[in-house]
Amino acid sequence: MLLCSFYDVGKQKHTERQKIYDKEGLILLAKQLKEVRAKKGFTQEKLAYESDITLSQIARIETVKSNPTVSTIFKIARTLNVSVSELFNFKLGPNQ
Amino acid sequence: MLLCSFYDVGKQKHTERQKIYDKEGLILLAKQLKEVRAKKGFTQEKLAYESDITLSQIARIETVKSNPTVSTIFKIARTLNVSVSELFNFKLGPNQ
DNA sequence: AATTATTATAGCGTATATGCCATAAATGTT
DNA sequence: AACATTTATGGCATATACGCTATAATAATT
Repeated sequence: MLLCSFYDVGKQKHTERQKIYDKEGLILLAKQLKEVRAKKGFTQEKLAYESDITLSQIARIETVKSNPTVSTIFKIARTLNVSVSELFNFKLGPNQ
Repeated sequence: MLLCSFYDVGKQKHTERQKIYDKEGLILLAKQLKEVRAKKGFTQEKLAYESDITLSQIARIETVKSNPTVSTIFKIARTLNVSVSELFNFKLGPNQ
């Protein structure tokens, strides 16, 4: 697969990076999306089609294989007819 | 500049894409971030430094030149000590 | 007005998000 | 158990996010 490297390799500038992705947040987002989608009675495919996103991408998000852009989340929120906040309705830990 | 093409060129599969970005949502996010950041007394640089994001990227987000990933938003929310929902505390129109 | 601090712009390189297509795995249904 | 539906995985191509560096443009201070 493509997304195998969740950890940073190179040295960065102003501070030491731990992770490229924010695994914690992405897991919570995946969980929340799965839940809201189910509650609204959407299959991944229906959500993908109506949001103009691919099924692969929806699956990647729900299986934490991708770090989606906010515009992807916006599309999903519109289709599910929920606020964007609703999809981010969880609490992050102070640091990852 | 890099981000000149806000409109899709190619033909897609299951439906016709209008925009690659969701300009409306990105404008609202930019506004909200600017506001929360100011209220919390952060300069772009301080926010960038403490979030381990570059100043360029913060500026791009606030000037709607970039469609950030959710993990970037997570980092920002942690630094500003606000919920992610707080940064998305606005209402999107039904469609773009 | 001159200096300083802050924000914005620019270009380049690398990593990755996402589309597309196919297939496999899992789950539900009869 | 066969079949259908749904979800997950895989690879490849293209667009773009983001880091890095430098500089320009604005805004704030003195």
